[in-house]
Amino acid sequence: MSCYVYVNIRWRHVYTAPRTAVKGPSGPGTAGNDRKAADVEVDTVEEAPAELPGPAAETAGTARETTGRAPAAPRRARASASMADVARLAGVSSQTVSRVSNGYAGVTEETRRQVLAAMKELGYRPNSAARALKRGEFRTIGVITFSLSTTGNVRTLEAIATSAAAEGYAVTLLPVAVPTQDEVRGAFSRLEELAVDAVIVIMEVHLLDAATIQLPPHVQVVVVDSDAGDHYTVVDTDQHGGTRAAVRHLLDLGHRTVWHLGGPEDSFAAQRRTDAWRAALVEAGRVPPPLIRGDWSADSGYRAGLELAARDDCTAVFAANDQMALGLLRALHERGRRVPDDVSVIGFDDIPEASSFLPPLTTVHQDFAEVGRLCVQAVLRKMRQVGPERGTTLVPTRLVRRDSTAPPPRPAR
Amino acid sequence: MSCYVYVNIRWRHVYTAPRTAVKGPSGPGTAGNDRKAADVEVDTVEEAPAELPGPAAETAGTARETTGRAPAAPRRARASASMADVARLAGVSSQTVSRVSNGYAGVTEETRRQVLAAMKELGYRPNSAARALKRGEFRTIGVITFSLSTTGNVRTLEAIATSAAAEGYAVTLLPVAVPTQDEVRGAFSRLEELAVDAVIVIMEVHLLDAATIQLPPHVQVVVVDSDAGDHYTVVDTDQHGGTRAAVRHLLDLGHRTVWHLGGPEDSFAAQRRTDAWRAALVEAGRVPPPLIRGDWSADSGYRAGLELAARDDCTAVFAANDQMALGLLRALHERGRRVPDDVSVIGFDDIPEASSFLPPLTTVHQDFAEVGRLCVQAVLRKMRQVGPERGTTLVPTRLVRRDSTAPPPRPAR
DNA sequence: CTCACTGATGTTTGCGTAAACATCGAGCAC
DNA sequence: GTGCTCGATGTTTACGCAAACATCAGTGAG
Repeated sequence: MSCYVYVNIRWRHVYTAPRTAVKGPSGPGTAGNDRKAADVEVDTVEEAPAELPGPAAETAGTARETTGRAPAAPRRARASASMADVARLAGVSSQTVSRVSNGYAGVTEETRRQVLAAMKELGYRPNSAARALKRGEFRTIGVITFSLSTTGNVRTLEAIATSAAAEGYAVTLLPVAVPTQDEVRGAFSRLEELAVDAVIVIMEVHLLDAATIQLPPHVQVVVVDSDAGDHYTVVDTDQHGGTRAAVRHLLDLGHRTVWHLGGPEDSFAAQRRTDAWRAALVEAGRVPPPLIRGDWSADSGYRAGLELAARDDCTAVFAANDQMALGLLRALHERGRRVPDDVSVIGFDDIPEASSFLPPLTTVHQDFAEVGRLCVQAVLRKMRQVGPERGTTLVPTRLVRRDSTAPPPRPAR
Repeated sequence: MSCYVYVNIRWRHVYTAPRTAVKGPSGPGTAGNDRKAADVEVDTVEEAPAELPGPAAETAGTARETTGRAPAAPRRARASASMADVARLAGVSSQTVSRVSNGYAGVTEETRRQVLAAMKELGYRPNSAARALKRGEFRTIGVITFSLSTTGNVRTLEAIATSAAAEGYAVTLLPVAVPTQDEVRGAFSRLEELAVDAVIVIMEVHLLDAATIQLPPHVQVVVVDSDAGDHYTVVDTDQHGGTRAAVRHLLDLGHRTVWHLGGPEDSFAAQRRTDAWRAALVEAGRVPPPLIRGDWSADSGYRAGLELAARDDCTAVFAANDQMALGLLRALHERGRRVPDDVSVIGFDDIPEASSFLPPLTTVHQDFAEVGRLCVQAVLRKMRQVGPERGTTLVPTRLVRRDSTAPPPRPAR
């Protein structure tokens, strides 16, 4: 085995008391310590490098070091104080500063006060990059989301940010402009070199499948709004239960059947609401009318509404979200179909404006705050390896009755 | 001057060809090189540490090091590969890996390919903490926002995230739950130890004043939605121009005056819309009616609407945002006041749903995407010190005419 | 009185990267 | 051929922090 001893001599400015002349290695046979160090102290007369290379240029960088012209004292141009600076000012070692900074025990109250005073004076702030490098974690959660255009995503994001903050984590946002495989892949690859410990994905998961493989190891993923519980940890609202409650509510009012204004085809949430709507009708022995699709927007709801207004047999509509319900209400109103007298309308989401629609909208309330909270909890649990690898957590929904639903115009046929 | 030479001997595993026996310092008088290094190469016979401490435990950590039982080869339990690992596999120095990783010139195509192959095989991802530590920047922008409940904030945030991503920056979100001094201060102090290079604040700035002092140095701030251009760099929409356009529009239709449903008192944006409303009326020689205040919510608009509906002399209302306009529409409708036949209503923001209100709402369009984009540009310019320290940038607004405004019921008196 | 122990504090080291500097050969002008 | 430049690559170091380890003065048991 060929090794060599590597002797490294360097200058070092002395600002503490002189040390012992020579320190030998702690013991040649010590296991677990591969390195031996020999410190040789030497007194030198400095060569006095002129000291006049233009005083202005010399002082330009930062406050002049009080230690003077020591050749090894690096005058760095940094602006913020480091632990070493604090330590110097407080007259302690940087390790003690670290201890104070991290609230470790074993520091005298007296020392602590001095260190804190020094920190304050220098405006010291721990460098999070160094901290992250040392600790191997960033205390940051990445959130990938396809646009912030839907209430649900925004509310969830907000709750995630709040919950994460409560746990001492920051949230980094990765917007995906267009929901294509490439875009998602792009977000993930940006993520790879991003400072995050875990990821929460608020998106339809079928865009995920091919993209996920590139995720860095040890970064945990939690997915919202998906049925991929087999492969990921998923948190979602109880779409099925909420839909069922909405349909049952309309049927209980006496409607013969319930039409459905569904969300876009590529949305899992929309898919599940549609499936649940159909199942609830079948379960009640009713015939599901043809599905009408929108794209979540109020405009698409309006267009669908124009269609539905033309049909006499349509007395109840379940819209997959409140925005579409809004458009629906406008179309029905324009066509002279009164809500709820002629047609009952029910939405999904319970956006804040829903209570101010004309008429105030009966809808299914989703607790996005809870979803966000659970996401953070799940992802932290996964990081700490105390949670299950996969599986779906459902957040209950709640039917909010307002004024857009009523019994059908004629007694149920 | 008292210095000492510091001799540091350590073991080092050799994986390259042996080097020259002794390298002297490059020259004692060299200016600008404070350090002298003496490398002494020594051949040693290894003590052969048994090699059988349980093979299973030995291999458990990670893939077995190909270099074998060298005592100085640290078998770390880390999971992700570092540059050194890539370098080892590719048979180059880590610096070359760095060059490839950062796309620097001066690397042979051949070498580059090898390095890239090694990166791929090991799944290498640059460690952003180390990178940030070395480079002194995080390539991250922090965004402090008071809740994501308003469309404007959300849209702006989204645009910020997108623009930042385009510039290679990530966005870290700092929600402030309650708009109190303490909360804001808290957000800032969390921010202090957060990995951000700059901050964009989307908030009323009078909550900022007392809090800002604690910001870490060299972190630039850009503020949205404020009139504090004297102290900060501010990006905002042209509240004044938009309001003026709205008021003029109503006056031009023949309304004698325009009522105003203002936003909350503590909002700068609300304040400016109110001021501009009043100014526009005065400029036109009209008497501003009493101000009615809401809190941005549709409910508050509804309550205000009930009041206004009772007044015969109210034929035109300028609501400070679309949500309040929505509530207003409902109140007017409930009280039998037709919009726009009896009362004209105009909003502010142009939220996506505004076109689906009953009737579709005439409103002032704000280009939040542009605001976000400009925020990022401004903050990056400030970081690069090529932008002005302070001042306000205004984004134009645009009146969107829909169906909620019309001439007053009687010819103007 | 000695020694093991304890608690406060200091010293060394390495995390992964990239800047600065060093080296080394090839090509080129003289 | 000599010296020089230039391009490719290697070596050393520092970034700021905190874990691991070292030191050192008291304290109390023996």
